[in-house]
Amino acid sequence: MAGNHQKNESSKEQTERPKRADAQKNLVALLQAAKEVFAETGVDAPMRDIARRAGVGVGTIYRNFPQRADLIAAVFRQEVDACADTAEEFAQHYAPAEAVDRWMQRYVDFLVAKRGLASALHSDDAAFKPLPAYFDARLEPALQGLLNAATEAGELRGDVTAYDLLRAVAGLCTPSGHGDVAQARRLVSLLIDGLRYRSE
Amino acid sequence: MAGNHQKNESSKEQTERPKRADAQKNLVALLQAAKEVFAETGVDAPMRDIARRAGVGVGTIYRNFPQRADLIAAVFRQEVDACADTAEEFAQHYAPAEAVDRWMQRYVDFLVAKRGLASALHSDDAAFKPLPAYFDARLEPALQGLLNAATEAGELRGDVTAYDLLRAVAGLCTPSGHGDVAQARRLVSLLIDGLRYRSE
DNA sequence: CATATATACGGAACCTTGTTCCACTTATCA
DNA sequence: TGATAAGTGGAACAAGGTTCCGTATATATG
Repeated sequence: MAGNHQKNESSKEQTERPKRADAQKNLVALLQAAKEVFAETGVDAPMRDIARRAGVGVGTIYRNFPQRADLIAAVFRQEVDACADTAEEFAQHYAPAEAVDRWMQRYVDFLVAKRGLASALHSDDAAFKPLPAYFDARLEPALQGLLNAATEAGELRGDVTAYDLLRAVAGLCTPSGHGDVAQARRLVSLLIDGLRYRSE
Repeated sequence: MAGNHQKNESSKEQTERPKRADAQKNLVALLQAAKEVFAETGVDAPMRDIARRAGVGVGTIYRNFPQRADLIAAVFRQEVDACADTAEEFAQHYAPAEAVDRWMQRYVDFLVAKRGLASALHSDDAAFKPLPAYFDARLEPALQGLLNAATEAGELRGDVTAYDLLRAVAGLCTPSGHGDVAQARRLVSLLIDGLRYRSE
């Protein structure tokens, strides 16, 4: 009778196996705390610090994320999601071209914040392998939607793909490395501006 | 025989007292042990393991290398030296073109072995900053000497520089990443073979 | 509501590793 | 052959990772 079904789902649905409400709340608090601590202290921050900030015990971390890399990967995914979701929000609140502009700046913020994780991501830990694919799968459609809207509204040229833009901006942000966000912002602004139709 | 470039620090030989013989011996044993342990366990291996293998106490490590990065850098330099010194040896034992061929294979071995250190090298630790320059300064002249000899002997084309070759082969080895040495070797062989004058 | 039980929790305890420190040893010199 | 300063080993301490289990509680059931 002790059928211990380890039906662990970490992707999107909790329909199969109702998770205890408090456990779910702790998981959310944990990811939020980890995100903050990683941003402040780096991904090597002590587990205890993360646990304390989330108001849980270290055991709770290890139950949800057996390896540190699992926690890092989860935080990364969460931030990718947050960035992608912003696209929809901007689409509803701004004119198409401005939505693109704002989203690209948001994307720059993401890239700069992610730089701390970059070296960790380049390790060969198995938990990190699917992350680049996830990155593309979430961000590319998000931006492509904004681009399509702006193109159909006649506000932007239509001859550049979301994929190319993502790569280009990532390239602009990564190598400068000096943490100079302002510099990156300026370059990206130039780039986006170049996409606009000139009203002349 | 490999030239011992670390015998005396040439820059401070008149100001500093000569180093105690046993200290020098310990330093050599330490570097050898670190090289072995890094190769077996990775650069994160416990200091105690390295100390035990070298037959010294951990204190001796910290006296010579205050930071772990210092020890890693020293091992790296030692391996660069070993690779560079091989050039002279091959030049004395083989025909010019074959010396080039053999050295390039030796260089492939070095690159593959170094892959474990690659992620560490890409950290922003100050101890690693001068390493790329050292890499070029040692390896480029070594290969250039072999190339010049082969060119003057009429065995190789003379229109490729040592620098270009080093970069090209490093590029061949790094991205494949699958640890497939045989694949890398085959590519490099093709490359070197292309440099030969066809006896036709 | 009361009770049963699987689930989840916290954090003390334990283990591994980094780093410091100093009493002791020894190479070198006069 | 001392005298002495350089060098040594490893115990001791610090800090973080990971495990384990008694306790607490959300949820299902009567």
